Amino acid sequence: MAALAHRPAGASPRPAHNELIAALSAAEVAPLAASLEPVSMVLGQVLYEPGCPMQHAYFPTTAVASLHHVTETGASAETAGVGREGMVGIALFMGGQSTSGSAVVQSSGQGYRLHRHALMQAFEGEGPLRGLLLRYTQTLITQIAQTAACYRHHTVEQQLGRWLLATADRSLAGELVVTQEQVAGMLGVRRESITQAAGALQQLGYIRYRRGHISLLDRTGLRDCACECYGIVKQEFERLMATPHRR
Amino acid sequence: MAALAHRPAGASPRPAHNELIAALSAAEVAPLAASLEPVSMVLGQVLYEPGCPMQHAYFPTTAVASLHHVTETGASAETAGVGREGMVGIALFMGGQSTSGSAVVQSSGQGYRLHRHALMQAFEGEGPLRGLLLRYTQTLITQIAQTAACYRHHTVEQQLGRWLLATADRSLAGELVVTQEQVAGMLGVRRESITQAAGALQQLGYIRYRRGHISLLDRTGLRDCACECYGIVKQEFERLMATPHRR
DNA sequence: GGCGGTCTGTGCGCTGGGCAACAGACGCCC
DNA sequence: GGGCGTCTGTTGCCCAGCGCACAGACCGCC
Repeated sequence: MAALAHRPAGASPRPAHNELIAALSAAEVAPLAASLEPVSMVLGQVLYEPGCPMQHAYFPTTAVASLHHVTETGASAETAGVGREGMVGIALFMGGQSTSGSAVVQSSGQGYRLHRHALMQAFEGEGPLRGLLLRYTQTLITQIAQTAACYRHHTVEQQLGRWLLATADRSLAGELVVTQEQVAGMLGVRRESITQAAGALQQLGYIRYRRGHISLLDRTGLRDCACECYGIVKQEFERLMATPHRR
Repeated sequence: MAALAHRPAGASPRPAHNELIAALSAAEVAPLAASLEPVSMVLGQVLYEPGCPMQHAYFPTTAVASLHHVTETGASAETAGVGREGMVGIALFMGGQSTSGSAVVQSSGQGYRLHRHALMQAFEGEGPLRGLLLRYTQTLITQIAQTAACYRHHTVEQQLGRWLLATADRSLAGELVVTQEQVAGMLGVRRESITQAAGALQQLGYIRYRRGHISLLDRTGLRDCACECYGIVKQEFERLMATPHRR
């Protein structure tokens, strides 16, 4: 993880900084390049809403987004996170055009967006793009399903550990910029529960935080506190997206 | 729902009794027909295990299967159910060959299985099969994500209502054959919690049960007790799999 | 018809996390 | 450098659901 923090955070990202796009050969990217619009993605921005046909897919580079489901009573829960390793908008090529959940930017940053027509054209064509996107979709399914089991059986402290590790992996910076309130919204728990869990992790020396900034100090310790869900999702991601498939 | 119960439960099922297969035209089914093996699926049978490459996809007709995730401590939770409206084994065409969860038969019955080679050949070919399977996969994602939110925010009683309604939809019989212990395993809660919730629903006159048999007496009442998750998943299923797409 | 295994009902204490209200602390901005 | 808004810490109370233990009931089988 240290390696990631070494990248110049200020440099303007290129499409290659999204790993899905980076996994394509130059020949494959060429027809898409003209359609890939760089966009700023700002905290709280809604990328799509339940039931609304989406027009673009998003490929974050430095931003991080979050797939959410909201209940009738207004309670919400993250079902998956998306950073530069993935994309937002799989419903476009899965055929639904919309979903019953929503996608929100969780951490401001940059990314690219691609109009659904361009995406579909690429998806329908020959070449490795379709397989790549479908394998990515499977990683997302794994993440969502594991999150379901996690919500059922694990404590808030374990879930916080998992979420911090997963989110830090998606973030280039060594420090996460989120308030405890925001984290609580992601995990679907009260802010106070996060205060308590984060306090415990800080006591142990695994993290340090101050007013909206969380640093991971000891990832190994954190993995011990976190549930196995983090490792399972990560390992499955690596299996599915590993180099042999790439271009 | 009543209409479903009118079908002769004893009649031997044909592939058409699986709705995914039924949605294909005769011309499309023809090349598959030879590869579709009728199989008995018995309670508790494991269709695939975590990490093990699967050889067949299953298309239940009268059986019902359940996708599960098990935690390190042995606790488990259903993430989705599959009956004659769907299939087990999407990882085959999604490219992973295996998943981090498992699939278990929840209710004995009949179904068809299809070797992965035949499935892949059909999936890679032209025609509406690919779109159909991808849309089905999106319904599955919806179901899993909604289940995650449900596990986070809804009471056992609400979840039991949802599960009963969803499972009854998948079952031809008017009565579910499951013990409270099994239901508890599905929802990832204690058996006693199910006893209590089921008792409440019976008090209200919405269900009736005796030693491993549960009848739904009042679906409307049940929907009021259940959380919105049932309706959301069902509606999204109908949107994605509705006739306009079909052959 | 009796036996035994499985399934269901119930009671008790415990705890994690929900809801509410408020106090203190940090940091940014004027 | 003072002020205010946001973020974090803390306390008290309540309840859903867990773990455990055991009693009763149903059903199939011999």
